[in-house]
Amino acid sequence: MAEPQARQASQRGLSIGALAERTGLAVSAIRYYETQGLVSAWRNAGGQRRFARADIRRLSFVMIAQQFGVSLSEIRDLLDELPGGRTPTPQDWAHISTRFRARLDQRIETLERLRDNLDGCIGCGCLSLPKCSLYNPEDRAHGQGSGPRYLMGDTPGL
Amino acid sequence: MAEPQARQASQRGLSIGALAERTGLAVSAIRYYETQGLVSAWRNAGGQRRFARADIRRLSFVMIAQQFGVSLSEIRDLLDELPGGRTPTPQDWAHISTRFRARLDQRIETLERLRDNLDGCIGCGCLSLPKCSLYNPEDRAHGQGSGPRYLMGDTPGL
DNA sequence: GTAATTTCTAAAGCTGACTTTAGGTCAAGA
DNA sequence: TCTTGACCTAAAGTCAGCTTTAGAAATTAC
Repeated sequence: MAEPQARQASQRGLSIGALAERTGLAVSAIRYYETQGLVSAWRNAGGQRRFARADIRRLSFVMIAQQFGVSLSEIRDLLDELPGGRTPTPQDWAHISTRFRARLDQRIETLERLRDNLDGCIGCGCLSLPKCSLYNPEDRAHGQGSGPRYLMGDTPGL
Repeated sequence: MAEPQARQASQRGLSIGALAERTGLAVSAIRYYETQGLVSAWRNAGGQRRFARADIRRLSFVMIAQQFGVSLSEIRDLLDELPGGRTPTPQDWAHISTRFRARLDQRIETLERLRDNLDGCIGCGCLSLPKCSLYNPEDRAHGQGSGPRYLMGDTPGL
């Protein structure tokens, strides 16, 4: 595999390998994303997947959002706002990016608030983390059940 | 289970159930944390676990760090700085919290930088995410192999 | 035309962080 | 004392996000 020299890109669509090269994703990851509804492809005569050029950008968006800790299902929800049937315009991407930025601002704000509370705990000398404003397990102990624990980034509503 | 009224806490140590109540963690989670070396217990005559009161604070720290997306093994590394053999003092906790704050600052900084780059992409109108400074997959495509993908928070060195 | 790649599908495997299950044992209160 | 609830261990299950494997068909390169 020495320099595959521009595999049939334009009209016929991109093969999964070409898309993988362009995005830096693994082929297996792209197939997985297809099962998760993040991207879609048509098939050529031989049954192989062919992708639109616009999917490079689409998958790049997926990768960026992942860096921010957004789960694939949330990313799918974001992408669902893109128009179906036609290639997304710059305006379409601007719209989705703006919504995305809003979530991002929220997350940063949350982290800063937590950090400041942690500072308070160190500063005031109480260090009674379980009792202070940062974290009060007594409040949470009742009626919590044993549901799933959310890591930062999977927290619903964040 | 109507108000167990202060289960033998002081000298004899806390049962796993009592610790679970105080922290809001599930009993199974505490047992799991023990296998991961995040907390330890001695056994009573009947073979049941008994925990020190200080473990409430210890586990609270674990929960806080998790909210920041720190993995359990990283948390264990942090906790390993606490003195063995004696109950941690407020100073001990202050030390560890300060180290922790530094990581937190880094993460917030990283997120802000990414956000600002995203702003640039929206602002300049190019929206060519794959090409802009935010994310350049062409650079990443070569020699990447198919190693593990890091989610925000698991990134080594962050 | 033939050999070397790529791609295909389905299923199984992997990591992290736990929970659930199964089959007992221990302890506390009426 | 006896019963109910708490606790024990080991192993298997769960979810997200993928990768790996296996065996076969399509495509590309020479």
